[in-house]
Amino acid sequence: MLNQQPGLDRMFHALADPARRAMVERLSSGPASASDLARPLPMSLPAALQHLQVLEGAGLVRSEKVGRVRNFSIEAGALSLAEQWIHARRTEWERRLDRLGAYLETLIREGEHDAPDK
Amino acid sequence: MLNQQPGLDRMFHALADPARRAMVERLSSGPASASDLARPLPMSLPAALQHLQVLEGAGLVRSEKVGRVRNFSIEAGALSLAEQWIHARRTEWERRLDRLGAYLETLIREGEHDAPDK
DNA sequence: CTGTTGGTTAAGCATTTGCTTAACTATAGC
DNA sequence: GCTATAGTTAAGCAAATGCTTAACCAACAG
Repeated sequence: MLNQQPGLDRMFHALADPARRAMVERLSSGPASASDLARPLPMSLPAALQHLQVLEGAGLVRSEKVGRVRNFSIEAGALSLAEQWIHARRTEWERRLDRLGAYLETLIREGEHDAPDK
Repeated sequence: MLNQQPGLDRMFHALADPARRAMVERLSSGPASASDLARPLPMSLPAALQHLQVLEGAGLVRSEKVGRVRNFSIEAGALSLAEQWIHARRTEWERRLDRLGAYLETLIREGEHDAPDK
């Protein structure tokens, strides 16, 4: 089995790093150049560029070079895959807990009028 | 800056591996023992245990030992952190795109009755 | 008590990450 | 054309990952 989804792999891996998340947060409020994104981070520019490559490889971010500066922007809707996966898990286990709750309730009801005393 | 959140780090990192996601998927539909979880995976039991440790370290999963078997179950609501982060990003950039759209629209409207011809 | 099952611990190893520095290319401004 | 700026490429390195096998411990079953 093992739901093979390289998309989710790369997506979650990309989001697992605080520097990369910071970049995504920054880009959520508008496009920015490579050095704009690198400046606030405590690392060299090549390092920041590597992070951006990871984000782009995960499809979270798009980049376009204009003149000598490379501008990055959010790939709108890219996170929906991750969002869907998480949401699926949540609903799945919530429904399970609901069923469990209902079951326990029937046990209690039955106990109310047909209980063997402890 | 760099929104330091080890919780998100570990959470996303835990979800970045297909074997670990498979385990979470399996646990979403009910508790299971260590070997139950390891069996479908193409790896040794110690390897699977290491994955489970990662999941537990990320707070996604809880385990309790009864007799000689260790039972794992989903930590309900653990994913909400990740869900919140993703949702925040989505709404942020959607609002931005809305504003951008509105701005472009005003440009068009202005153009309609006050256009310098091309 | 003895064997089998379920799990744990430890050591070792190949690969991947996340950074660095240094050298280089390409554009923009004067 | 010179020079400063923005980015790219490459080499190198320490640490973290993801596995393996082997040895071990604990509990239940006969």
